[in-house]
Amino acid sequence: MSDGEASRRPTVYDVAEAAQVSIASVSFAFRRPDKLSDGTRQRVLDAARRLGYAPSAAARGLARGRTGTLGLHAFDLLLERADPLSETRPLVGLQSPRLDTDSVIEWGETDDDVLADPRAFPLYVDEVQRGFELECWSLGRPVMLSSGSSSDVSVADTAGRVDGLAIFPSPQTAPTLARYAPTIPIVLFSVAPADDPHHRVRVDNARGMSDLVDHLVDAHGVDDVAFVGRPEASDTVERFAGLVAASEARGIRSRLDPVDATVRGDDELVPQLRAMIAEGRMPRALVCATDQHAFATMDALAAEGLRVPDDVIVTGFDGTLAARLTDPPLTTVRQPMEAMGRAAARILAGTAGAAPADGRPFDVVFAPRLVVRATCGCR
Amino acid sequence: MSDGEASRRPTVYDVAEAAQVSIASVSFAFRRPDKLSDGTRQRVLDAARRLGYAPSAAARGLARGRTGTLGLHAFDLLLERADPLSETRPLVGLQSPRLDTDSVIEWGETDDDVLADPRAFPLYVDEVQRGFELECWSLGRPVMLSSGSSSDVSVADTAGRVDGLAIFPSPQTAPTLARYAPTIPIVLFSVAPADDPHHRVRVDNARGMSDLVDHLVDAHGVDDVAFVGRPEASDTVERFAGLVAASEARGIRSRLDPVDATVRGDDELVPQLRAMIAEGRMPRALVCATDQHAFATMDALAAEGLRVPDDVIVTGFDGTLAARLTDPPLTTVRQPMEAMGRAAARILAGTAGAAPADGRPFDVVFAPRLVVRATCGCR
DNA sequence: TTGTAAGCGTTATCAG
DNA sequence: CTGATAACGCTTACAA
Repeated sequence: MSDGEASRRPTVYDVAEAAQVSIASVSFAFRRPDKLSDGTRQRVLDAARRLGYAPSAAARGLARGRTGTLGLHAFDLLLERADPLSETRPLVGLQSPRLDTDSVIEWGETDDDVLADPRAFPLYVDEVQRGFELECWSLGRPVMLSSGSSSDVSVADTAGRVDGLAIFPSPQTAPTLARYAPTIPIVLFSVAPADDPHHRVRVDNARGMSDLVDHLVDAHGVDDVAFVGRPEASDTVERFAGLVAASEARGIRSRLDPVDATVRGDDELVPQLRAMIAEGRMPRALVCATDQHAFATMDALAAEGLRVPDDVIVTGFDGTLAARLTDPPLTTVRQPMEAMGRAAARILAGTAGAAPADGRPFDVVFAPRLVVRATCGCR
Repeated sequence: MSDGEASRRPTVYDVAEAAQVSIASVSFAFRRPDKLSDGTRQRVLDAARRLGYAPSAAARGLARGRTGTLGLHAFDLLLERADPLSETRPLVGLQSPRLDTDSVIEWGETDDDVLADPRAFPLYVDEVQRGFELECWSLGRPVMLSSGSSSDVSVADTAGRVDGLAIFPSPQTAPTLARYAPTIPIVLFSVAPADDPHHRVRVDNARGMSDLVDHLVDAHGVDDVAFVGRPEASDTVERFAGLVAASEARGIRSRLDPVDATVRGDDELVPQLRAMIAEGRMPRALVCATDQHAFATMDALAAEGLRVPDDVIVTGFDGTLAARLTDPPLTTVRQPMEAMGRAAARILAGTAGAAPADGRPFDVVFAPRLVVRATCGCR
């Protein structure tokens, strides 16, 4: 416990010396207890405990060639969340109260009031991440979380730390990833199939849109819809296409030009909606690409004095927790996020069963589910 | 890309050979770009890119003596959450839909309906964890997440993988931890101060209880309270003591025997409450140890036909998201969870400023905040 | 500016 | 059953 002495992490050598055995025996005591006599094993274990020995994962990883951990990497997305206010309201160091003091840190120094916004957490990715974590833990594997911008350095870093990597991709992700394909197994969330070696876990967006349109038409007599969101990520593209296809199938009108509401910079949303109102182009229903888009849309509509659902119907996609908390509560299409996260973990851990035909990657598709609340006009 | 060939992860040696340089140059190309001529560096980087080279974190960790990652470990708690239904309703393999098929996985196979319960996620720990993650990412450090039972093997394992470890302790954690103290810095969440070398991040429970009691007395004329929860974790102990002290200070009656509702097995709660009703011992307010306890209490009260807040006032502690979703919404005391997670990360990363006097560990205490909703009788 | 070589702490293969 | 000893892939003096 004295200062200069104990600071170095004890190694097999230290334990071996303390227990009067070879380093091999120390290793065996932990990894192959059966190959050691009871006495020796006990001696080693005691010494280890006494010294506070924790095997170095780095060394083990090196020797074994595998780290034992599974990784989850998120591009952009999470980083943006890390600073949800950067554009809206710059934080003047609020998020970093001084810690090197003896006094209690007052509430006002913590930002909690702004940061605890349910629209910011938990998001779609958070619920998927949770499923991933839970599955990993039940498999006894630690999880490595990382996040980074589109620059690939952080993925490479993470790729070097794990035995398999699940990824929430950004639209530009593909090229970066191709590189690590042969190296470790990779699971992509919510990316349309393509001719690459990555596994996929995704949701049937077309079906979700179809179910949604059916409800709008059958229950509310909707005959005119518009899509809110920019079709750039493959998820969003599929949803837009799905809406158009479903509208066509039901013989209702749908706009071919989506209302382009980027979630982050939704400042353009109000002008766009205002123009639609002025020009009499406002449809009966605004079908949003994600719940986040729906929140922004509802805010914008409120700013224009339009009531939901009386004047305009609004729907979301994802089924996040925050969708239950809007006023009125949001009708949306929910993805089975925890199950998706678990699926990714099982694929990477090799507990997902036999891979599909002839070594092709997994492409696991989940059915989404329509969650009817109040913004469509129900109740 | 051919199968047998590319499966091994490329190493410095492979890159060195491909780029016609020494392994040292490969390393320098990434770590000390300035020490290399532009030409060589470019050649190395190209080769690395071509081969899909990702430096092995294990090897780097070994060579450098630090892994660069920060860890977060949860005892019990999270494992229990991993299987929230194990006692209530055994899952017959539902949580593991077959993945090795070509067909879409239907909703009914995913468990989502039960697993998406906001009372199960996000919990207190999840919000703290998120703060930890966000801070780590903004510091450019990956996060290692692990979970385990009280058996110490998993902590030891995690301790060997990280440069610093934050821990949600279980009541029996202390002895296990003492061992790793000299090895890596450790932050304990929500643990009362003691004479050990660990850092602490916690909330001022006494103040939270005091604020709560003040409100109950001043706004609702409450003169009689009881505590629901088992005072075993130091957090709960402090809250119970805080309630008793605050009641005394305000001159109101408080029971010295807490209603013992374990969150997991809350089956005893109904009988206990029933007995209190029968014997006329039901107080005006039930002050619960955590939000989770409050949920269980509200359920139990409803089962007995008692109305909240008219017949009994109920309050929680933590301020989780789920507390906004009860009917009526729960009055509770919120902890600044994200800020707490961030604080832990900064302490471990060494960006928390100078440690307190003479090398003693950090003991960061946050002020909680009373969140008044409807279960206390407001509105 | 580039190359050589010595660790880093395990695991695993052989001998004894 | 136990002990030497050679990898494992990288970083980093130190040489060239």
